[in-house]
Amino acid sequence: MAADEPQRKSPGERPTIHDVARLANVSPATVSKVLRGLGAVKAESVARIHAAVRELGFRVDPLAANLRRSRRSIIGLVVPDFRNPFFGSMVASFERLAEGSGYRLVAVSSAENIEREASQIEALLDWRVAGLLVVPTEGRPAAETSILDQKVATVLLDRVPDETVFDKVNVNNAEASAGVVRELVAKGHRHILVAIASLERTNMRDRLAGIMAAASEAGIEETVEVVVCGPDVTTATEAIAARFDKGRLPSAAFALFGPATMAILREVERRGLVVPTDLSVVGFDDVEWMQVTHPPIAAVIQPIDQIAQAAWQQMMGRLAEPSDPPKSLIVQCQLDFRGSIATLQR
Amino acid sequence: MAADEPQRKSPGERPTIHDVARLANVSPATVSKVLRGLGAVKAESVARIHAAVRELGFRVDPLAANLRRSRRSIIGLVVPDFRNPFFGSMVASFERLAEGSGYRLVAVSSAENIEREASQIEALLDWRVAGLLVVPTEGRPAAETSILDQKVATVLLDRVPDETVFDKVNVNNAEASAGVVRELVAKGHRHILVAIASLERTNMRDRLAGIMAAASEAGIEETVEVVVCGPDVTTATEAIAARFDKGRLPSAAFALFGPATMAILREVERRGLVVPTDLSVVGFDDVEWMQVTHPPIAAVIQPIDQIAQAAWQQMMGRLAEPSDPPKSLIVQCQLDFRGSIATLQR
DNA sequence: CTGAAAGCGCTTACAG
DNA sequence: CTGAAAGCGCTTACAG
Repeated sequence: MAADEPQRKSPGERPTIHDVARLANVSPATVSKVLRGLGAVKAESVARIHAAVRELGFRVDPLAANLRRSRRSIIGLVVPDFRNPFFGSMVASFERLAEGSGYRLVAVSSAENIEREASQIEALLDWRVAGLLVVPTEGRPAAETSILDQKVATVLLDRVPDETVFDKVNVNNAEASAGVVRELVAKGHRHILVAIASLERTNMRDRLAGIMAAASEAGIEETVEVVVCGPDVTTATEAIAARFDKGRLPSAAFALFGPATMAILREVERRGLVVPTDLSVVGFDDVEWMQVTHPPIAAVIQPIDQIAQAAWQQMMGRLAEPSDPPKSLIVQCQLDFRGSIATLQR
Repeated sequence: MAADEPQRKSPGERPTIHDVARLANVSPATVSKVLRGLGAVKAESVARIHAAVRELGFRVDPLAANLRRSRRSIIGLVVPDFRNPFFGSMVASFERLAEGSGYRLVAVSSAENIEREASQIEALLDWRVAGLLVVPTEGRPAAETSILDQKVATVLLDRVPDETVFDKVNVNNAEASAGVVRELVAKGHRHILVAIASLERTNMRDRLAGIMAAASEAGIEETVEVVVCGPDVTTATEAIAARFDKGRLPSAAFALFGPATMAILREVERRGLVVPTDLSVVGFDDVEWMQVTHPPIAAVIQPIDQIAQAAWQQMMGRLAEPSDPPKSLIVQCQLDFRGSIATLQR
């Protein structure tokens, strides 16, 4: 055989576009054109190229391809914690949305840590991501200046700061929370424990505002008691235990974030109390296990798929029209009042 | 100012190594050398380069850097489902391990679908990942030939096929499951419902083998009843409901994977039964919520952090010594017999 | 319809 | 100690 006879690469090496070109007897430029389906190319050449691609098992290297283009086809996603199934579901939703969109999702977590959030975002920017989907741990997204400098399309979700230049997706936090309080009041509850993560999180503030509004309607704003729980189950359990130790509990507890729901139930269990006889419980953020407990835990259901879809749509819009004014989308929650709410005797 | 005066890039464009070189009055090659901390470079140059890097806010583009190197610094991770907190925790563990290792983790999910697993792995290979961490949905990992052809370092975990040329990390499935059965027997249970995902999964088979071994010791192998549940909560709920409908339940149920634990509890709740009075429940895979239910659910605890650490260690070893024989690591589970197991009267 | 050349942002021999 | 040149795998004008 001639030394320049085209042949399969030795295993361990992938064929490049040059290998395909050589085998099909055209230039790499032509192969590239055919692969991206643009430009007019003679039918025979197209056929030869496809044959060569098949024979060599060629697949383009998307990272190398992106290098020459100005922008890369990666969308970065930053969530606070993979272990929380709420965010796990969010990642899954976005992954599905990315599929077939031409973009690839790269998901990272901030571990509820603002410095880590910053370094994760910077790392994603180093990759020249086309866009960034961010659930900020607290307040405005870390590395905001870098994002702005590099004009990277960005959509904020879940914990969205009041004032931001970015696109955002929220749920109707205040309204949904108010709905929970109205239900509790209707069932005779007048003393409500509210477990929040931190007042720095805007979604917590919004939820609390809704609670206070409904409480004030019912004239019980004096007996709404707020416990600040910190970011995770550990901190929340401490805070909740400390409150339980102080004696005389309210008749109902409303956990404004997933880990607090766990913390409350854990303390209830540890002290031999019973839901809802001793304490009614409602959680903001519905996850699967809340339906398999006895009784099932009443919840504000955030439709994660819809939230992700809204954010993805914002992202695609932003990528297409970088200079449009920032948009804000609000997704409606559902309330599911399961067996964990007692009806009190008057 | 002279036209060739170095100056900050306009926002929206990141400085390149050439910008740094120009500002520091050296060549890009020298900048590269300094950045990677190798080769002898005059102290003055080093200082000027560092100053330029700082002034321009330069950060290397890791993807471009990798292009010239033979291998890229990305480790791909494939899990079956992000929504399952067991895998969510696994992703979190690996992310932490990757940090500061020089490798970047890219996590994707197969959605319990073998074709999707294959396409996800192929996509990761397109990225020229340095290594692959895979929880195969079933049997051998999809795209095995491609992985082998491209000689990509690969570690299998959790659902590891019996025969594989890859490194693997397992837990002591049989032993741990046997331990559960012994405990149930000791507490007077002689009729046990075992909920498995699928006999195609080797970890299920191993767990079942351990169960049958312990059952046979106790002479109750006739009254171990196996229900095949499929991959997720939906399929599992159907299967479990069908079994419950058939009447007369065993005194205990052992769920061999997370979604089955949920399915069992959901059916128990739906039918107004009580754990452990009507049914004792044990789950393989411990996740956070299982400690906050009433009663808490007894579980085989897979130490996810240790599993991830073992797999990461295998990966680093494999990357360093590509031709070493495949290694197998086994991690020990803990058993936590919580309140969901009743002691039966004789 | 096609290909040679330059370029994306780096790194890697190599020559000096 | 330093830089010019070539190269990683692709794409993008541009000329023919």
